Amino acid sequence: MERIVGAALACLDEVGFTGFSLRGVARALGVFPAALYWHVPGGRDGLLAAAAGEAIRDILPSGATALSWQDWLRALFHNYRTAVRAHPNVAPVLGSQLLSNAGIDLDLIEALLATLTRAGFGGASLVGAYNVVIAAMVGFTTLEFAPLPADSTEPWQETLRNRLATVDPARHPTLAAHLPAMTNRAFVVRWHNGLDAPLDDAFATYVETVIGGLDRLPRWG
Amino acid sequence: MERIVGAALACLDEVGFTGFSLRGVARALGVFPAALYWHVPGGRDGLLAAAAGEAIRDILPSGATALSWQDWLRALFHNYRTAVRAHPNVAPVLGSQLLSNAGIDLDLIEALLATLTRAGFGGASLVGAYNVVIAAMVGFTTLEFAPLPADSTEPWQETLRNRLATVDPARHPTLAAHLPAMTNRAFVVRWHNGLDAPLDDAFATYVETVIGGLDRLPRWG
DNA sequence: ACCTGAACACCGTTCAAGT
DNA sequence: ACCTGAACACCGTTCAAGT
Repeated sequence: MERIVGAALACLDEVGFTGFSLRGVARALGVFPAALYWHVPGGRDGLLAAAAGEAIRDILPSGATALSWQDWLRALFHNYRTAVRAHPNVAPVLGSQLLSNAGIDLDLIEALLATLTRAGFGGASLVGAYNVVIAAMVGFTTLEFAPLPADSTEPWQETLRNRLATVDPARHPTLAAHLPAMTNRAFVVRWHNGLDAPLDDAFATYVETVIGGLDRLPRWG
Repeated sequence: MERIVGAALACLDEVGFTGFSLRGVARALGVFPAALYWHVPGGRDGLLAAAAGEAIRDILPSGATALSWQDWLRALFHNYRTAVRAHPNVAPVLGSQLLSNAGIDLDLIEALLATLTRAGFGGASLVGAYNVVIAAMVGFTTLEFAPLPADSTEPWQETLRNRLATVDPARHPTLAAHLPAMTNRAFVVRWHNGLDAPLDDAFATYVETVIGGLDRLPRWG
């Protein structure tokens, strides 16, 4: 059963989210597709969730109370992104399948809540801060590693390229001015994903924004 | 061709992201599957991206310069979430398909960049702030409306329920204390998605966190 | 230009049957 | 308990052929 999840993660790495199939995993294990149903609850969705959970175990920052709450959050964000980058095709699973929730570690939740309590949050403000951190942690990376359509080197890339090359400086002056700095370095105006064009600087800014914003938030409870 | 995108969005609303099929759209239009390839570039992925783009047109806040940059961003976040909630199944498409980028309006990008410039950002700091806003805007809602496995009323709900009911207060004291307030009101510890259990308060906190964090960010350029 | 009709190589899931 | 083997109702995409 652990072997199945490992094979599923390997398949996901190889063929991507769209290409992933329960039959493919069975093939990789040299077994009949129906055999997997005996071990894995939830069929295809369950298997994907398990593989995604496997990819992000061990993202809990170590040396808990030695760090300020800000540094602890920085470590958490960093660990999450590093884990996803090692298996980028889990990004769509973690971001857009509610079931993948079931795979997240209770120890991680406890540590996050404890850290936010240490930061002064309590009661409803603690729940609010918790949701902010989870959404922020998962959100950026999901977008950054969003998969391209299966067959790359596709005409849509050329279409986007042309649309950006012919931006009208009269109608879109700010965009036109910053497009050279943004192309494939910013969301929307890119045709590479985080594997070929990592958004390291943007991620760093994002993390500081969220932590700074949390610091400013009213606390009560 | 506009009729095709409309039918695709209607199909998506009805059968969900997993259930969505090009053949289903063709069926709804009373046409053979292959006929769609004549009108829609990019096959299934292209059609999904077009449907998602259709769902989020008109999220541009009106009365641009009458609003402070903070209020403009509040309006943008709010409009985006409202648009997605009207067609919740586009959430996974917008969040985890790079191609859906191609559908986003250049006018929106221009307005966002102009607003951030108004806030004092320039050069690399402008690109950073831009990426923060896009990731934050898309991220939360993608998670909030992440779809459940096709067949609901499933055993995984019971599994999660039990795992949370048997949380050990010795090992997870903070979680145990706040679980009643968090269940189905916070990420990870929920088995409903944003349709049945909207995270309104969490979203409001999230928006204020991001705006407050941006306000604190160094500006240059 | 636009659609049909058929074909190809796949899917997830169920279920009786084997061992 | 665990897996096979076959079956069912689907997929996306391609391509010649029609009009």
